[in-house]
Amino acid sequence: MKLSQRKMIRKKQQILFSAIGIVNKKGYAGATMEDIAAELLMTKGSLYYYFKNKSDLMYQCHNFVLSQASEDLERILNGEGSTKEILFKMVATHIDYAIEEKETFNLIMEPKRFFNEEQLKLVLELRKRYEGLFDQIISRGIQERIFSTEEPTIARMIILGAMNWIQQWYKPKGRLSKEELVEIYSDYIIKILK
Amino acid sequence: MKLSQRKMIRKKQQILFSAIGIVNKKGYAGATMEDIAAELLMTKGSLYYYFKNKSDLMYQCHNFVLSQASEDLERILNGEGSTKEILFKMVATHIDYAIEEKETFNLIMEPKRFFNEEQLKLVLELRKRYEGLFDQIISRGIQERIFSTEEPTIARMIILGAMNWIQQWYKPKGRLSKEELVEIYSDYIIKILK
Amino acid sequence: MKLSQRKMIRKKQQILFSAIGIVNKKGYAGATMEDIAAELLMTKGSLYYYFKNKSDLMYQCHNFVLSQASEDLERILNGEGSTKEILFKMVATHIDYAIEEKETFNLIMEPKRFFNEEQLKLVLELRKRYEGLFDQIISRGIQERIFSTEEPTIARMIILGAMNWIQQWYKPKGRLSKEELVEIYSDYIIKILK
Amino acid sequence: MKLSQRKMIRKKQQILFSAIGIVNKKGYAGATMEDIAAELLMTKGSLYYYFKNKSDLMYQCHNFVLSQASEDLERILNGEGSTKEILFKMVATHIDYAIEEKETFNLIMEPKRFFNEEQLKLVLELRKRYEGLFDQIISRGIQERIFSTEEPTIARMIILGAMNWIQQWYKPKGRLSKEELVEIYSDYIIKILK
DNA sequence: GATGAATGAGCTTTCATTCAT
DNA sequence: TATGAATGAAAGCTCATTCAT
Repeated sequence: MKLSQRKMIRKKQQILFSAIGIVNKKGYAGATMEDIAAELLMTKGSLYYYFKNKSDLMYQCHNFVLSQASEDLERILNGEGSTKEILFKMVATHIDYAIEEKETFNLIMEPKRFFNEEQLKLVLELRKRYEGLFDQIISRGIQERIFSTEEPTIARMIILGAMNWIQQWYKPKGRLSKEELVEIYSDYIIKILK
Repeated sequence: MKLSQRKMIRKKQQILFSAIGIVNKKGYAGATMEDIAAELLMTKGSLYYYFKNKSDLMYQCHNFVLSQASEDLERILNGEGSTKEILFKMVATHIDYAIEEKETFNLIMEPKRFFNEEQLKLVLELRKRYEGLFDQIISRGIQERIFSTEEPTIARMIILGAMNWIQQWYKPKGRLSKEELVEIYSDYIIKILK
Repeated sequence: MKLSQRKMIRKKQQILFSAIGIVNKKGYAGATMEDIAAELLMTKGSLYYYFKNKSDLMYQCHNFVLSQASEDLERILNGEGSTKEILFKMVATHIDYAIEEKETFNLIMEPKRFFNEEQLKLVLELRKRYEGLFDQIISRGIQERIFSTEEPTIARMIILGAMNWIQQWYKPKGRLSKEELVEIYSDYIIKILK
Repeated sequence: MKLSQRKMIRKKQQILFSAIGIVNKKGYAGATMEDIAAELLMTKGSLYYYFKNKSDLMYQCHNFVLSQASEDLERILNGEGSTKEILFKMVATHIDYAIEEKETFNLIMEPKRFFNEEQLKLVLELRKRYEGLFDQIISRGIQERIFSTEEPTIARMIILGAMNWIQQWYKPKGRLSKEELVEIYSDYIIKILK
């Protein structure tokens, strides 16, 4: 790979990071190309050298965060530890993303409103992959007779919903630290799966 | 109250209903004053006779739906039935609102982005009141020794999160009917509180 | 028809006239919404109250001029006079439009570049109708044995091309007045059709 | 001339050819520097090493094609054959350019819009030279008493206009081949000059 | 010579908001 | 009360042009 290509990629990532930050603050619609460029001391126009249009940039933001989270989970899933321990780690990771990457990670927003058909297809695939990782650990638990749940898919949805909801009320300086939170959530999640 | 005032109120409500419909379809940002007016065969300009600005209208939409939901829950809470039966009814009601009034009811969106300080204060109060109703039934269950949960507030958040999440994946023509869904969710919720 | 509608139509026409003027000076691509609005002491934004977008406005400009020219020709065609006299009048009218309404009337520009499919269909129909009027007078002449031309369609194209070309070199203060020009052109056109 | 200069010239011509191709497809305004560079696997920036700016490049495109056409006509004019035969050949050549080099050759567009004063002067001179070639053959015909036309300049304009117009309707797969077309046109042109 | 990268002016378009009538 | 009309700020996007390397 040529130097220039590497530079290109690095710059793209810089922009992505900047954009992710802005989007997490202002949401997809609220983030303007100007905002994003300004943080990097660039001009609007320059962004278009790296990304086809806003939709493309937004898509890649979501993509990036979600892919990264998926990789993290996969690493955990394929790593050491008992099923329960792995589930704990996955919960911790998910909650972390949900809190720290709020909007970009946001699995809540309606993607149809922001993405075009092609992008949408990939986004939905990515999400499926991500959710599938939770399905895997759940079914592993069922096989090991640790969990016994009749509707594993619904259970997973309940669990994800519960975790995503945290970003609505979580405040860094609240009564509970993130670690305590994860602890408590994990316990409840085990209850759901029992 | 004078006739003209009553007329005013009725008209306001008409607009509110129209707006709620539009917002549920297009989201807060996506709904334009034009859209809302068009559905009532009015003109944009007229809306400003009834509402100070878009923010005000949006606020009142959210307000209206949330208040109504609160009233519904209060009626259930103060009505007949065992604690479990009441919880079931509350769950059914909440899920119904979450599905049918999607965006307007949406407790997900960040209110800071749309509402000004004054509005925000009231919105947050309203939400507190709403959440409080779930807290009440939970604590009633604890007193009756039906539920035993160490972190009732967190439990409530988990429950609400799980329920709100439904709107992300629920499709009217899916495998499960709304009634079956409520049934399953209720069972899981009991598990959480046990 | 209501007063407001009539006002709307009148304003639309005002804008159309202004736009036609600008387009005739700067061409379709060169005319900006700002230019057009400025001439009427309006703002860009206001134009969008009357026309969906620039393409729509441009289309209606071309449409308007071409329709008017067609009507003029039809009136002449259905009016009094010998075939030759009518042809003379038609030539005079066409040349007048070609010179005075240059760009807007322009049958030269490639419409595919400016108009969308739907508009294009109508534009091409309109043009066909316009050209058809010349075909009619030619075939009338052939029936009357005044003209004898083996390829009447090609003859018509030659005639139209010759006339449209005038706008490339005509200058109001040139050696020949518009009237003299028409005279000379008519004679040559007769030669072509003989 | 140094090697580097010759290289320069060759490269310039390559760009010119590429540009001519693009312009013939998209028109003067529609052709972007990017488009032109892309076809040569160059970058936008590089074009500026060879041409001062877009206007300059466009000018040289037009220039090049027109000069070439002029040379072709001059060769014909100074070559063998009767006046009529020469005229036929000139007509064939012109029609060929008009069809194949459409936009670049296009004498239709208003040069004032694209070219600066200096360029304009040269363009107009070039055109004059080109038109003059037709004037020459016409006046030769008049001297030979083959043609008899009172307004030879106007006749020439009519003839050129008629020929340029072909590009508006000509389709390679139409009823008539280019050769048949030339035949028919030549006959009509003789009529005009008689 | 060539390029990658950046710029900035200029364009179209949207939309909440205002206000005379 | 209601509306038609206008406004202006702000957004997304394009592209000729520049320039350090």
